[in-house]
Amino acid sequence: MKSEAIHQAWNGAEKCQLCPIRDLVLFADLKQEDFNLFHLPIKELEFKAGETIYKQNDTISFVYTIRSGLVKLVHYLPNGNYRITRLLRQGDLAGIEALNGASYLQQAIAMKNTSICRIPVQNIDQINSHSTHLYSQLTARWQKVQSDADIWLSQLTMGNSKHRVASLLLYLASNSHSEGSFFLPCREDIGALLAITTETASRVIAEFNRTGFLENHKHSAKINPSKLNLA
Amino acid sequence: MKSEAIHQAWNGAEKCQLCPIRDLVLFADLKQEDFNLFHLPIKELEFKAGETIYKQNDTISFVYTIRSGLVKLVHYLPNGNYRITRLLRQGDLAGIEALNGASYLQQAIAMKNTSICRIPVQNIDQINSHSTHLYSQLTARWQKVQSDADIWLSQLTMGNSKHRVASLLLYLASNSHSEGSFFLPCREDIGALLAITTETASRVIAEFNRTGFLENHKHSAKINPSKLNLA
DNA sequence: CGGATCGTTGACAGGTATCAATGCTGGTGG
DNA sequence: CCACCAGCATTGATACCTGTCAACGATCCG
Repeated sequence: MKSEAIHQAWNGAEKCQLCPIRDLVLFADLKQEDFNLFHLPIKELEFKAGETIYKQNDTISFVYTIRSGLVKLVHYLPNGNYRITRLLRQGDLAGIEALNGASYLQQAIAMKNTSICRIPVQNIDQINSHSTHLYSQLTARWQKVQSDADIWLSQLTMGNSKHRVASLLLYLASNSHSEGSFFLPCREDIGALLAITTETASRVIAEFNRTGFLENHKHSAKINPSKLNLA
Repeated sequence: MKSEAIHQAWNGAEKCQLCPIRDLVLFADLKQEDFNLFHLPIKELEFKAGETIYKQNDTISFVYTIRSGLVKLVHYLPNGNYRITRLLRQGDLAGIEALNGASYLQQAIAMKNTSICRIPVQNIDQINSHSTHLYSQLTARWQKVQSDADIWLSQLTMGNSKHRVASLLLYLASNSHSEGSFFLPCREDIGALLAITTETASRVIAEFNRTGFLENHKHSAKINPSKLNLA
């Protein structure tokens, strides 16, 4: 839990403008003079699988851009139960609720090795009080939150367990960059994503492996959509 | 479906500033000069129970503020299934995804008689290109979308049907203005909200009525939280 | 070599979907 | 005014699915 290595830190312009994924991230539309408004340093951090980026109800000071990797947002209930309410990938923004001063709604945990940029909220506020250049990017991200939530509710929480797991696998595969291969979460996480038990998740995954719909070694997986049979 | 009576139309300042629920709505922070930027008329519309405010994938031109009543956002899937993904009440904003030019993600349907203000997106854009006065209100509403989605996923889609229905009733009651009495949706809507069948919803509601946790006449309901027994 | 963690599988009880029938209510037209 | 109909709520019977409890194998690591 302590290895969140700091790669580097900077104040904006000199690094962000050269960012290889800049067109994917929050600062895509910023001008030179906007970067000069940054007073607090932006830090690039590395998290290993299982490490926590921030906790639910933590005091808020940062917004996080995912540079690479995979992050789960976990919502804990007072009774000890929990759900994974969202997955974040490259270009996604974590802790966006920091922008109106509320505390974090979920705990953010890296599911595999993950690289992020930690951006002080004050830098964002600084820009927003001077220009509207962040407006469309922020709006786009808020909308993605809504659209993801919509997909989640309408596809990942209804139907039987085979439907749900199949939907999740298709979702994971649809966003994979690398040759159709994607990261397969552990059975407990699949359960927390789909509101089913670990055992049921395991049974369905095992069956998908037998029918050939899914092939996986450890957490690296591929699917053959034509072999999907939900009968 | 044709009775969406138009109460009145205006261009901003003269009416919005006198709005009795102004502190609840999007324009809470606007100044006199902001209202003067409105070029297109804002209209106050009335919808009866069951009438559609907008449809999924409609071309987008408006954002809607709920003045009173109750609205469900329905997400239809290609296979004909559907889910209710959110409920909107007084002060909530419908069609907020219009703000970045996407099409509506869901269909909005009034669940009971509902009064709304229809605001052209261009008016919002006009303000946003000149000032940051809308920023915090918009952010607050986007965050409410996220926070609602979170509650939905973590409480309304897990556990057995009694848990889910009880959670929904507590949610509905928690936001009622009038003496603990609230609007009880029809069984089919309860099912679409909780991802259970109409029959199961009916069975649970009937049982809650027998145990005294719930009392309802038609769609007007009250609950006695102390009589909740999930055994 | 243990020990811990994770995935798999089995048995069984309980919960839910499904199909079906019946009552209830409000509205319509004769 | 009443008969009828359509839509909604309720209830029953049954098959299927999933949660629960439990055992066991595989893998990794100290």
